[in-house]
Amino acid sequence: MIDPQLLRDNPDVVRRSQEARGSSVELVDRAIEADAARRAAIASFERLRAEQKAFGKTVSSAPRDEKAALVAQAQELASNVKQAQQQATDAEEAFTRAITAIDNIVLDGVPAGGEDDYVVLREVGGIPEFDFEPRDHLELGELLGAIDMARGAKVSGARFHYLRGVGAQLELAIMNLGLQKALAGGFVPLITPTLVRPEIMSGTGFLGEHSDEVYYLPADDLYLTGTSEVALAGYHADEILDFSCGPLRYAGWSTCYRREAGSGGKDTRGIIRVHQFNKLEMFAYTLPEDAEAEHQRMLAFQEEMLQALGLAYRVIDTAAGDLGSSAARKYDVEAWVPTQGRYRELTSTSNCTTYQARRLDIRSRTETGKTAPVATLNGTLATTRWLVALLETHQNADGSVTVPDALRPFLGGLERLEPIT
RNA sequence: GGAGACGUCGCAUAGUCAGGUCUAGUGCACCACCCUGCUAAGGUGGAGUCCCCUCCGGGGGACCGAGGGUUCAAAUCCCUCCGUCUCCGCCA
Repeated sequence: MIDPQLLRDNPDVVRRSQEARGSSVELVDRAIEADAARRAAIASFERLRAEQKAFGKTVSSAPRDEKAALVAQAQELASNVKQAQQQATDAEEAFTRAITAIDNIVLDGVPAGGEDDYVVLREVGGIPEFDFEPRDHLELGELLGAIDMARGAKVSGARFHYLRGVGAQLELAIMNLGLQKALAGGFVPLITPTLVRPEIMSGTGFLGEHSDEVYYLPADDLYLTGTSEVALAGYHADEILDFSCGPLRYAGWSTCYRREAGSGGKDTRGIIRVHQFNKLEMFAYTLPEDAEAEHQRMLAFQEEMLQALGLAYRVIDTAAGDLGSSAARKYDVEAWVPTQGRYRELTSTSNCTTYQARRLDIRSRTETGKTAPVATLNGTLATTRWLVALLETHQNADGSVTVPDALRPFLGGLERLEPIT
């Protein structure tokens, strides 16, 4: 949710942001109207309520013979109050609907435009070249006995898979490397629930336009999360945070579930786009003024991880139209996937400024002792998808895969993954 | 799954049976000041969150786990839900 004060004082900023995203500008005016209506309704309810309270005192202290008459009078007042209260509640709800429909205010410097209008900030690492025909990650995975799509489909359907043998080990190794880096960076590890209540799901903004991406369990009214960001943001919901020891940083590990409803026939081969995968996610709560620095810090951790794994990558600054509704700016790190001849997203880090925190009612104390919404940020540190770039980049002609130095300690010193016979 | 107890403005508690000076009391912790030859004890005052209005002095409203209901009036009575605890049953 954006700052209602900003909507009132500086609606043009909100309009410009909506425009940059290609979102509805008209929503802004609708929200402003709803705000005015809400305030008027609240004022008239409170006036009547004050009157009723004063009158109630007269009734309770009145002599017995006058009481009946006073009560009759109070009855009429009560019905007016009830009506006014209903109007205030309705107006409040209408305003909340209107303002939550507005996306977060895009930060200055974010490229305008849609999905293809990103700006490449840098390309790092040499694109790998092979003197043989490289195999794709699934072929390698099958040779190594690491990935089993067929049995995944047999048991659970399309877009499900098994990681087995060195595949399973490799994923755990990547996660552990990420965790090690996160710990060094002051992140508290957190293994999170993956089933959450509706209010947490909507509070984090995942029940908006893309709600058909989300698995839902009607019998229990719970949602399966597509990222631990949901549980990490909900962790401090309704709390007033203490930043006297700096930002609060968490590294959340969880299995993630996505319906991939809109992805049609995209990435149907292998484990690039699957219904279930694992992810280590960074999450930070900071003061609003520290958010941009924290965002850069997260990006640096992500780049450090890709470098440690010897992957070629580029960093892009996502265009306004491609931002999630909560994000004010988003950087993606994309790794080179040899058999596709292009970069594919491995990580994403979003600065949600105070948008998410306002919805979830997460605040901190300012110097004057008042409360104010905090900023929240999230960023990927490792996922199952990384296996794709890792296997393809470090493959050898015989189908074996060289393990990057940084991962060896997590694989018992293993230097090479060998095809199984 | 069954039975029961409970949820009060940081923490701990009173208030709920018998609805109305509850404008929610008290203790601890906290802040300011006073007193005191110690960082102790004591005294006075302050202090929650959210929202609305404001001539920026202040004024008003909401919040007793959440949401409804009854009533002129609800922390208090009724219903639903959530959570915690105890006992029983069942089970990885």
